[in-house]
Amino acid sequence: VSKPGATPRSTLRQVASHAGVHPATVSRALNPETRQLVNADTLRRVLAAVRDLDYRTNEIARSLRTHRSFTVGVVIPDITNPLFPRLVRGLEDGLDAVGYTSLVAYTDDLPEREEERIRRLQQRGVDGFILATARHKDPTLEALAAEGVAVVLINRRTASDAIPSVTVDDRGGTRDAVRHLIELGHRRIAHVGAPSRLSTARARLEGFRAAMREAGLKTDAGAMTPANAVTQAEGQRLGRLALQRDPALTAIVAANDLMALGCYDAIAEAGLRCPGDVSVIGFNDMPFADRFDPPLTTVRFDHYGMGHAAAGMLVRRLRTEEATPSASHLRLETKLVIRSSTGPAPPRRG
Amino acid sequence: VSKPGATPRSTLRQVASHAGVHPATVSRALNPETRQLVNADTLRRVLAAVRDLDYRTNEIARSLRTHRSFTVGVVIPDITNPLFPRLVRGLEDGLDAVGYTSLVAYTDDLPEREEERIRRLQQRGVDGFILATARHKDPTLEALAAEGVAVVLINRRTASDAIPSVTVDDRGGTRDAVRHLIELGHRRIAHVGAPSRLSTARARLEGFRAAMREAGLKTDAGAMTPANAVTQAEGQRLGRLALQRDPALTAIVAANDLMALGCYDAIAEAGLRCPGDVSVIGFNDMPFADRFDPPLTTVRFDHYGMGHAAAGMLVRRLRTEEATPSASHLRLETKLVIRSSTGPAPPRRG
DNA sequence: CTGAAAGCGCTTACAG
DNA sequence: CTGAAAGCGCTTACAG
Repeated sequence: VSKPGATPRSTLRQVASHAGVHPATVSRALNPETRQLVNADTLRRVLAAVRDLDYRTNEIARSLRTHRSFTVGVVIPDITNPLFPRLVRGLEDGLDAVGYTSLVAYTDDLPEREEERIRRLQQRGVDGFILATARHKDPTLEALAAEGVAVVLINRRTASDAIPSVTVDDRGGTRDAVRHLIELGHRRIAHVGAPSRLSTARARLEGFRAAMREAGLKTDAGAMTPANAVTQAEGQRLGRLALQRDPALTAIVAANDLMALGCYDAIAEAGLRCPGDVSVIGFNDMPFADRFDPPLTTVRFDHYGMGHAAAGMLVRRLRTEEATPSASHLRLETKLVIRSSTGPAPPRRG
Repeated sequence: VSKPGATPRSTLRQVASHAGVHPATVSRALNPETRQLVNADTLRRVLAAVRDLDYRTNEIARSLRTHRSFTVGVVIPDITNPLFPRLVRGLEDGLDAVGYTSLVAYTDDLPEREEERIRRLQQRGVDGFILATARHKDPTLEALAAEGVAVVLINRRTASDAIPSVTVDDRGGTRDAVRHLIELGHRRIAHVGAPSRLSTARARLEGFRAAMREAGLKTDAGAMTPANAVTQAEGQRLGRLALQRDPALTAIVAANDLMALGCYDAIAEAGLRCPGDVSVIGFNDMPFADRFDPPLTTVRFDHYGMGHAAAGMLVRRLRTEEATPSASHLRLETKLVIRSSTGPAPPRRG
């Protein structure tokens, strides 16, 4: 912030001469950890000078000197995905409360973009990373963590459990969804899944299978073609496919809310109604899911809390001096929120 | 990124000795602007050394030296407000394309928080600001800009036109909304407005008044109590008030989509239906407004484009060496998107 | 075309 | 308790 016209900020050196002390003394006076080393009267003089000159530490200079920037890189697929605003807010509130600032980057789930973003954030000197872009097999992230860089994974995790993470009980949440459908009398249930490179997709599929198996129901493998992306369009495509494969289908469990919305479209397209003919359940409870037509039954978890927890985990890691503390994994609870996209299985179709 | 266990990054000095040249030469070789000063063979050697050592510039050090961080501060009320994800994405894509990184901060529309955030971003050495938090009277921002700091305002602007801005044609958009209602036969129309400290609220109210006046309609001042916040809850409170004041009301123009949603609730609460009894129009065309029940008629503008344009404007400002270039103001077009929350005025109520 | 020097604004052992 | 010195990793006039 010192362009041609900008008023130059005052420096520590200026504060020192204004207060009649050495710059080192000003530095000590201003750092809470060393403040008690300085004489009360000197401290007073320094503080007065700081006030007079409206001095504020140049964090760039401090970072260069201390090798700590109090900055963390946050890497997410896309802030436009309705899952992320709350999550990012939780993250930043958590970081902010302890003096960290976040630099956020978007990857659109493109691995090359991700690498490039991580590299750039490293050049900017971030102290660590929070990543929401993990793939099931992810050598890049494993390497990053192995290098000793502080990393915590969020929402998605890698196959190995070497990197700390905050995730959701994807398996349990989806199992609850299927059970609810079964209680409503549904027997022909399809899963509209996310790309299998994502841990969330795998766990949700597992939960689906487990619940079906436990009810003695067959899951048609063909009715579970995985998506190429977690989008509404893919949800529509897969929903359409599922409806074609099994015209007697009465319910769909989608891997997330966006895909559930796509299923709404596929159902309408087929001349059917939700929940009259086909029930739909999503995952995430994205903002305004209660305002959809029909209001969406979905698996809720605390997006904000997830971000907040990840921030806490990273900060703790940043503070411990251990080279490689053992990775902790936090798994958040889910809660099935029953709204109006699910209903009893229609007698003639079920 | 150099914690206890982290592999230390190589430095320019190391690259230099590896290549057998002076550090200054490496610096010149790596900077596109000075690269042509270095001998082709030397350049090759430097590049090889960079590759061998996996060298990457330490941006912190560079920033300290050059007084440019290629970083910009983005200050918004709350990323959780559905208007912002796309806007921020446009902003960051625009900035990113020209090598800038953004640091984003949230203020929750709290002035003290805003000042504190701006200060912190300044300490982090941002080259300029993009601010979505302007108030109609905003001495803080005026002062910031007057100091010579590069600032561009987005979505909202201040009373003076001293600070460059990218906004929407709030007035015209709202006028179009009212006209549409009038064409549908509505005569008793209320405005559910946002807080008057916001330029958007003022311009939208103006547009409302202008369209009513031009149709020879009276606007009941009492039916336009301004809100304390731009939230769904405030929309509901004000919608309820409007309905109580004029039980014969047949339409509401809300200052934004969130408030329109609140009006849906107020209407339902009163035992009325939308659009059967009361039509509602929002502003913004937030994501999923088309999936609401009923799908919301609203005034659309290009959120992403707004962010992108603001990024371009700031970067241009950062590149010109003028101390105070004249402030440009870009005003984006709006488009009324007619969906199902508006219908003909009901005969008995109209 | 390249090197040597100075310095951006801080912090932190090291003396005293 | 305070000062003087060195240095974090770069860039950029200034010489040559």
